[in-house]
Amino acid sequence: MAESLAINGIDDSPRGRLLSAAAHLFRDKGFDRTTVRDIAAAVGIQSGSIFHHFKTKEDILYAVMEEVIHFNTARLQQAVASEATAAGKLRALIRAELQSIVGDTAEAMTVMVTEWRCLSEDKQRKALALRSIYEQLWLDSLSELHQQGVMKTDPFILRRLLTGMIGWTPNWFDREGPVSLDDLADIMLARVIGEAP
Amino acid sequence: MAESLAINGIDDSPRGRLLSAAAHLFRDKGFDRTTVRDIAAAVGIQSGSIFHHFKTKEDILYAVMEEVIHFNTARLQQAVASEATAAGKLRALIRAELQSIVGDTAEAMTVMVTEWRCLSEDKQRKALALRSIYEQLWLDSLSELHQQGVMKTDPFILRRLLTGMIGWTPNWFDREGPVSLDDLADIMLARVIGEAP
DNA sequence: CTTTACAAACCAAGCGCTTGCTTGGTAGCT
DNA sequence: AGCTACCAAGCAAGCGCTTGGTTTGTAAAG
Repeated sequence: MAESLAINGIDDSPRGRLLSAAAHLFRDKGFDRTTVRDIAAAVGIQSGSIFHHFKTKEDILYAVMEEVIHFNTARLQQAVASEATAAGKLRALIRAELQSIVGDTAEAMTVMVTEWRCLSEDKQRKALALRSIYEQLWLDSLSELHQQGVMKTDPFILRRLLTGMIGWTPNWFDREGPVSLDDLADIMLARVIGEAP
Repeated sequence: MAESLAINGIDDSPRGRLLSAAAHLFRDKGFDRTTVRDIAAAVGIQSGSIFHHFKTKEDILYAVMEEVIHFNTARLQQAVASEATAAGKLRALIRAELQSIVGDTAEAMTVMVTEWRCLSEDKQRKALALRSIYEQLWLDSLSELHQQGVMKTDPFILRRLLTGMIGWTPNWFDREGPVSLDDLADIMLARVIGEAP
């Protein structure tokens, strides 16, 4: 039944449907508690048939992460490119990452954060390399603001604080609630550039 | 084998040694990937002997969390009681929680954050009830600051942001690095009361 | 000082079940 | 003919946990 697709860039091929179902289940129950039989049942095939599309169960997890990294790196690059000022860029970054993590790619993003250690060290390194572009976009923006004297705190530390704030959001934020995603982005932005505490 | 005790309040009884070893392993490999045979081997007994001390493997996880909640609730109460002003109390709270999560009870605290969903719903409710006192201390402090007009943002939201910031710290903070824990606490405090961004 | 009693702590062995994954074969589309 | 997508069946390994019995520490009774 797979509700709406967990990752935007994914089509409705057998592989795509498997990835969506897997992302959904991984977020709900965690990687270890999700069996290949669960995933197979979610798309209506036999458990053994999964291994026609993926070599191992871990490969499915990696594929989910790979897709979401690519998709969201593109989104982040677009966000940065669409703004002129450093503060504008940072706000766009925060909005984009919030959108990723509580919006359209929420399931896959959450999986990447919470199931990271279920990857073998080898695949962790590969995924980390993919993420480096993503992180550089943040550091560039924050460094620019730092050089402009907007804030004194080390950009590296600020990125970590933002990662924590944003990454925790799925655990409490209610999209139907009184605070919009853009409101929340502004609240977080103020934690960095210090307007209206 | 069991290096320094993961939880301060724990003695060196068989039960205490099991809890320390379990906390260590749960943080390293996660609850699901840690077998009862792993835990048993870490304290030098047979796997079956564990069930003389705990009814189920899940009970071990719950016991770890229960201990760390009790210990740190006491620490938080002490932190609040030792300060007079609202801002001082908040700083003491941040310091105390940072200390919990990267300091003496780091392993058990990390386990509580990352392995929460491995608890049955029943035990989740029980643990949540234990945590309510803990959370109320935060909300009291933040609400007082809010009423004093120190910041405009909703105290509830601010607590969530702080939870995220603090909870993510173990993933990057280096105790041997140039920034001390108290430095970091001040940086985080400034995100709330808005001094020197 | 020895004996008896008893509970806490532990061992050796293994049961029943679930797991990721394999195998050999089939249906359907191009 | 050949490829993709799948099924039916099951294997080997690992899992949490049980069982029945043995050791160890302690302390009162003789």
